[in-house]
Amino acid sequence: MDIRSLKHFHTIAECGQFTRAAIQLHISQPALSNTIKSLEKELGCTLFERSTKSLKLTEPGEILYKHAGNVLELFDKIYKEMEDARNVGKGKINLGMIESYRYFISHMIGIFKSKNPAVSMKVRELGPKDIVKNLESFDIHLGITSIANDHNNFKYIPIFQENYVLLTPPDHRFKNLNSIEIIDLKNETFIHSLEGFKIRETFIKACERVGFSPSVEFETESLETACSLVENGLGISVVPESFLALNPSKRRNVVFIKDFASKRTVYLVYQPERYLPPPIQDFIDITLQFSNEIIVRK
Amino acid sequence: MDIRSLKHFHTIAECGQFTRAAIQLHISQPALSNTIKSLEKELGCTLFERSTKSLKLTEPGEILYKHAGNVLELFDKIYKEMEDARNVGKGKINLGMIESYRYFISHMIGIFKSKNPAVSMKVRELGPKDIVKNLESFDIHLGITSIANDHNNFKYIPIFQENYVLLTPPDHRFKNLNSIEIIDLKNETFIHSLEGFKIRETFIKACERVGFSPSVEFETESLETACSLVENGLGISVVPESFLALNPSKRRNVVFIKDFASKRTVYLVYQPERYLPPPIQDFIDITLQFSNEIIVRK
DNA sequence: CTTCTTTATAACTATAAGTTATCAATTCAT
DNA sequence: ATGAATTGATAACTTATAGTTATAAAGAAG
Repeated sequence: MDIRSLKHFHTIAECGQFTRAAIQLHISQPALSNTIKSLEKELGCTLFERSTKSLKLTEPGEILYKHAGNVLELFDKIYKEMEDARNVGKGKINLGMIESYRYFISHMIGIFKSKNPAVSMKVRELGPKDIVKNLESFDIHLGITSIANDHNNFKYIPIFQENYVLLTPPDHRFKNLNSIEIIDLKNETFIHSLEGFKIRETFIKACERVGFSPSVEFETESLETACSLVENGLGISVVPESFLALNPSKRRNVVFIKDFASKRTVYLVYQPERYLPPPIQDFIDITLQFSNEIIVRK
Repeated sequence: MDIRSLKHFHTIAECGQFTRAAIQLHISQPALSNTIKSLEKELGCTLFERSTKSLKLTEPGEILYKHAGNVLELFDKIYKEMEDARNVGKGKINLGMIESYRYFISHMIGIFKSKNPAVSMKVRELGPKDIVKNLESFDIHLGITSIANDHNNFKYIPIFQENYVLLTPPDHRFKNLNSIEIIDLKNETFIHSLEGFKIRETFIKACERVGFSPSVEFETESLETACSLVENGLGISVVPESFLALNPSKRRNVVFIKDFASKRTVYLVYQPERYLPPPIQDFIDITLQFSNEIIVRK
């Protein structure tokens, strides 16, 4: 039993067919027959119940399939770590962040690059769930997110905290106000972004506490879209304060909500079990050191 | 990179030498040189800093070594699970138990065997720590222990609870008493078994609470040895009640300790992630069903 | 009953994993 | 210092195996 056999076996199980699996693996079909035959001989049990018109896993096959998946994933991770190990000093940092920190991160990269010119960075914009998924599969080294999850054993480093503010169109009835209370928002139409599902929950609860359910008319993928919907008078939205500083525009009003104290914490997150080459530790340090300063700049 | 390479690499790292590793792997030394050479070529980095008189892992080598160990362990587990899968209905159950349940378990096996005559059982006597270790490495399917640990994700099923009693030599000053209090044990000499380290701790604390530290003169491996030391007048000991029923002897007295309420819980323990063939589930059921009855028989 | 699809078998080839023999470099003892 | 001993690398060769193509066998579908 080696990885090659497991890969073959796994592919057949996924394809439900020898022929198709052979094509996918870029080998001939008899080669696959052989692999499985010898695997079955080695393990002393049949793995597939096969006929010319149907193929399904036996009980032992089912067990091996589960393990094979784990092994293949593990090997994937090993290759990724070894790539990092090979490229010490000149490698690539993969970073995933929630979209609203696009501007924040470009500053970080500037500072980082001047210190580590040989290291390149690949920054991807991902939703909070994808950040978790990509960290788990070793596809990104670092994430920037506002949702800390205890269920995995990631390490979350809080970078900064910020308030939420209310964003309204230029001609909105709040235009001359600096601050309002939650109850004033009754009968308003809301726009929320999927990304900000954390604020969404807490905000709805806060509304319910003062006696109404906010009507959410629009759901957008990104904060930017939410913002542009607001600017076009389609509703109002609650957004993190830093987002405004990083996306200047005059076509909107910003109002503080006095009795909504909820804050958003932004974290740098990574997998501590994974080998992280020195530049990444560097990046973590820089992030910690400059994060506040940058946000304050608004 | 296949398991063969990883196995070779791992063995060299453990031996600190190509030559010795080659002997251990039953292959020639040049074969090993080749494996490592091609592995290094594949990964694009050197794994060992080698000279004729010293060998040590490089940084990437160190990372790969850690992973290789995990992979090899994982493969070991897969082989063990596949063996179980192959032998459904006629396989072997490996069980580890703390020694004091020897008699208890022999009854369980009798009942189990009459229902599953084709399944053989291998029962090993292990300390509580070894039970954990062997469960982790898939070397035993089931354990019987009195120490439940939250740190791993094993499943512990409480089988029964029992009191601890005081065991004294036949001619001891307590011989005409049915029960005593902890304070009466001041100035006595104690014998403890290593296995029962749970009772040991709680008992010493109970003594300290009433104002003295018990003097422990003997430490034994097994409860049986502790018992025979007691019978020979070398001290007194605190043992689980069931142990007496299962080891009849007239050369000792049994005394209850009125103000020592600590009970011992005995658990059946297993790894829920592991594939457990039907006979093992059967064994679990039987254990649950008959455990109390058997202990009551004393 | 023929045709199509799918897996298994047979015969062969190329690759790579192992072998032995030998070399080169370094340590160690005298 | 120098020869013996130890250790890893290299070369040439062998063997095992993972792949190939061609084809057979079995079952489903028209």
